[in-house]
Amino acid sequence: MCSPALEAVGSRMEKILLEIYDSLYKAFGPLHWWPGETPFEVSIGAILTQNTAWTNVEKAINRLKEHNLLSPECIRDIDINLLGEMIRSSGYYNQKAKKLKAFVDFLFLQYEGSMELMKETEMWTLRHELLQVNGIGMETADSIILYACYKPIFVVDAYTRRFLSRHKLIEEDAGYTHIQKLFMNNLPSDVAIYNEYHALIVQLGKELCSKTLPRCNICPLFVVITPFMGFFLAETIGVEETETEPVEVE
DNA sequence: ATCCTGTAAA
DNA sequence: TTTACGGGAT
Repeated sequence: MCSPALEAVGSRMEKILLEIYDSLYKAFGPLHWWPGETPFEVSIGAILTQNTAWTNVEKAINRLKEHNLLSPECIRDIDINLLGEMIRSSGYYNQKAKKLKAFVDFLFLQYEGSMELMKETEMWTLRHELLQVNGIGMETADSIILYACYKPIFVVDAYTRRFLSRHKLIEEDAGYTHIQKLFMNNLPSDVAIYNEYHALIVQLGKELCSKTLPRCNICPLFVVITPFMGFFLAETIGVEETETEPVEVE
């Protein structure tokens, strides 16, 4: 941001993003995501939860725990088909067994199987490395960096794109990196805030800003983004957008 | 654009 | 009986 105009846009966006955060926090927070779990367990969870409900991931993780398999060494050494059986409940179990193997192989190759050692790597360098691992895309890499390594990177997901798009803060087809920059360029670089913000967005997406039948009537963001309310109402409630007539809500 | 796949809510 | 899920690879 160098011109005064862009700077003004940036500061306004900062205000909006903080306002959204406050509203979501008052409604849902604090969510304390991944509390009391080891960085390794968080990483495994980040892979297993790909396009899968978290409740199904918990079962898989508990199963690994019960069998004392939740360590880099055990995941590395276990038969891949048996591993698949252990994590069956998380879906895509054959692919995910392969992905878990790929992750621990990387962990041993680069960091002697130590998450602590991995954590010492600079954030963007680590991200670049993780993206080379088969089965780890941008969202999973960022989840590991934020929730397992406690580094200030913002996690973007389908919920994030959906609610921002509905509020006309991004284009519907905005890319991952664009959305990530929107947050990271307009918010303080703070692990605790990025942690809670993403968790709050997920909660919003699941409970209210759902794919079909979003419950806008009870949404904490209903009154937040005033300049965009016209678009917001038009798209989510199905009212025709007009130039002159203000939209009426009961 | 399709495939990978179990689970639970709608 | 569908729908959606804390995606990624091909």
